[in-house]
Amino acid sequence: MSQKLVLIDGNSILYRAFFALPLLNNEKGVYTNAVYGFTTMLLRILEEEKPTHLLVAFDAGKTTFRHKTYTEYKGGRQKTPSELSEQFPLVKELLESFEISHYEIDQFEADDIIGTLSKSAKQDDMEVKVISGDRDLLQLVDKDVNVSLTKKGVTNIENYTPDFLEEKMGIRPDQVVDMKALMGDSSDNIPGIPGVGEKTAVKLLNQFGTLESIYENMDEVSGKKLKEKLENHKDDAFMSKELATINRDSPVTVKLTDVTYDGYPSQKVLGLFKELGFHSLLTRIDGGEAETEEQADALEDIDFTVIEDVKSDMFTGEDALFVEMLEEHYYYGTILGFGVVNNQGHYFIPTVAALESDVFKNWAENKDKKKFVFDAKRVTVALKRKGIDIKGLSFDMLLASYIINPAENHHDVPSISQRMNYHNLSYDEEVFGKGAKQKVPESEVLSEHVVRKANAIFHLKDQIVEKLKENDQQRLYTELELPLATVLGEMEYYGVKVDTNRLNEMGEELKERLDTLEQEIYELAGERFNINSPKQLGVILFEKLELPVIKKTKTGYSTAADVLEQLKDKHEIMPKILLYRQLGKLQSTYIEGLLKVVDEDEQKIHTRFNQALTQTGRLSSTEPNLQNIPIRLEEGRKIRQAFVPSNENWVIFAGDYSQIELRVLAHIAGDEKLIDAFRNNQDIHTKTAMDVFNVSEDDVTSNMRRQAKAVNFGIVYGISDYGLSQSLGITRKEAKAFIEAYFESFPGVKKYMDEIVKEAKQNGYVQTLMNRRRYLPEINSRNFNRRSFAERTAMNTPIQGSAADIIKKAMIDLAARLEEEKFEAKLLLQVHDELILEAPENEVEQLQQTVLDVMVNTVQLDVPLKVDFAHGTTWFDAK
DNA sequence: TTATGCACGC
DNA sequence: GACGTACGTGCATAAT
Repeated sequence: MSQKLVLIDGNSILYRAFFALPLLNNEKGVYTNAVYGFTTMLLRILEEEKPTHLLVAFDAGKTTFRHKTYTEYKGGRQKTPSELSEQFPLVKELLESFEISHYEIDQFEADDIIGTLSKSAKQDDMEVKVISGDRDLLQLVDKDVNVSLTKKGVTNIENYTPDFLEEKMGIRPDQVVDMKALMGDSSDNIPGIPGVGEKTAVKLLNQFGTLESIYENMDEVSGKKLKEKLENHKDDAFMSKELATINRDSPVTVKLTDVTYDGYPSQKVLGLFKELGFHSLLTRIDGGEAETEEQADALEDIDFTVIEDVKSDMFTGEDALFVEMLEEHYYYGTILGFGVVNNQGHYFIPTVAALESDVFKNWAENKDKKKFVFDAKRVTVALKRKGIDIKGLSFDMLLASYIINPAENHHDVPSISQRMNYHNLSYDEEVFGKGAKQKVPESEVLSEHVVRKANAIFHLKDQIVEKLKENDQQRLYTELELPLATVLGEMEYYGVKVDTNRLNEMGEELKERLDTLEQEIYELAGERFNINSPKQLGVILFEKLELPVIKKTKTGYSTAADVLEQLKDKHEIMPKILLYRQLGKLQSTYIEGLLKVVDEDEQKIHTRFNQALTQTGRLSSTEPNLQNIPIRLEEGRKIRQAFVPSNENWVIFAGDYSQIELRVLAHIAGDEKLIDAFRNNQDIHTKTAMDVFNVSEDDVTSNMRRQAKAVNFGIVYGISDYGLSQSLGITRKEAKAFIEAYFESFPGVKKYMDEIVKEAKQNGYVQTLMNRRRYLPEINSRNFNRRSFAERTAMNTPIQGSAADIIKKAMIDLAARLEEEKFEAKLLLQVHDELILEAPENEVEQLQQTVLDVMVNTVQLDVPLKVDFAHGTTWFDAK
């Protein structure tokens, strides 16, 4: 029987896997992406190659015998990221559970081990397969030794036979080292001959065969320049050849008989996979499938009581409560039931039994009875709808989970529990199904699931609070997010009054104008088409009308506004299309979109603020999004005329922070010039222009101010030089110069930016004023884009996030003051740096005092906070 | 149902 | 010099 030896280049594959896969970590927070990639590759090799002998070779240490030849060997290499180096012990553990040999020798590289063993295997008439990501190994290729290189990712591999290699590279396997001697290799810091690339090297080798032969026949080398280069770097070339040559006689002590392989112990491997969190790989192991299914079903039994008549002694005052709802929209949604768990028992209370019970209501409304819930705001609003004003919400699993890591995008009870290594419940998807198949299960299944969720909250609460303490985020949680949930809940429940007549009126007008435009566009295009389809529009503009193509998307021509803007003068149709787009957006999103969500009875809109979503700590708003109602263009701004007070003689009142992000920046960066500018109440964009362009205040042109404003915008939102160049319509180089001039003008800001990136690289996260965290796993990425993105995020998040913290605190303070001082005024909306309220006309003056006091004094920074006010009979008029 | 392009706000 | 560029939500289209 033929024997087959598979040799795996462990370092190479792990590196490949690490950079190819996103930086996953398992529930214990250990990074496993490289090990995961390695494992998928390994499983595939085992299935496809069925080796009789198997060994994984690793590099030993920092120095190798090659460093004696050339101390700079592999110089200039980035240090291995800690997220990767911590995975080496894991992969060795993995190999041990698979009972696969691994091996390394001091002073030698994995290549040399592989070279040596493949040589002895050949002598024993074995077939050899080498797996690596390193092209150097190709020198080993011959009729008995095939080398498979990873192409993209780790499981996608390409097998090199001598023929394939020749076809692909234009040289024979034994010329691979000569090739490298000529070309060099920047990743190993092998010099080669400067100016000789792949093309020249192949040409020379085809002509002369080997490096030696080139130098023996120098007369025949064509080209004076090339000859010169070869002569000047002869020593380098021969040294490079020596460095690139794999040592096939390394002092390998392991014998082929030591590396025989006849499979792995399934149970052991399965155990490790579970430990590592490789759930998707379980089915690829023999016996894995049955095991996991069994496991999935094997939730521990849970005894619970279905309550028909709520009694007060079932509550202890420290109860976990889970409210299950059918729809996501909890203002209109149906309550499916309540799960209650405390240290006395587990209960399911059917909706009717709870809502008709005074005992339940009394318990809910008693602030001294502590409730541990998931999504306090949802619970608040849903129960308010049923006439219950729940109090004493002392723990919210959703908010806590969001604070611990906002990057996690599954903040539901089962997912959070899984992450905390608590598995005694199913995923909602398993119970309710998904998509069109979604439905409420039979009542026993439902009630058990609801109780299990309450149970998970009850059991994990202390652990989660502990984690918050560990990260010094307890105040952020108890003093900011938790009380804010109540404030936001009241805002959502109260809603915003909408004048639907006004919306309909505007809709009529828009419809007429759109119809006219549509006809005109068809006329000019010479045919009817769907103007709303970027694909069809692209064909008309760039093929039929032959307008110049300025930008392409991955699917075709770009028809984005900035492109159309550039074509505005090229064809009569362009301004019409731009206007059609603008009006079409108003019609579909704002007129029709808003009308769809107005409550018929109240004529109010109840948006929902998502308090656990954004990576920076800002809120978001959905169904509808009331944080992006048009304001920039007059036409769109009129939509705001439809947002009106809910009582007669009331007004819409708005207070917005002026330049809050730049003020926060001045504070955290401690930049003296920026701080002075704000203390002196200077126009910050003019001030920036003065410093960046080095002119006096009187010489700042409106164009300079506009550019300075864009730079400030860039600083606040963390855009790149490319982003700035786009927004100003200048080259990237010019944009870069602007940014540099800015940093020169505000050295404190520059210093902050450098330090925060350094801090992020060290800690792996950045923080806001109130200790909100954002983890940046890609801050040390080798990929330029990913790294740059993480760096900009590091600079930007503390600014945006701190501003978010501040306005959140202001909202809590304001809600308290409005109540204390018995205002009738109500908070309606928050739009990142502004608060929208409605109030009786006669409260306006007093209200302005109070809102000013709260917003300006809610935190003390090294610069003053400034707030602007406006009010009017509609939101439009509050300007 | 899902992905893509586009546009609105801060 | 690569590469694709803040954070969100929602609409329409087109492919699945």
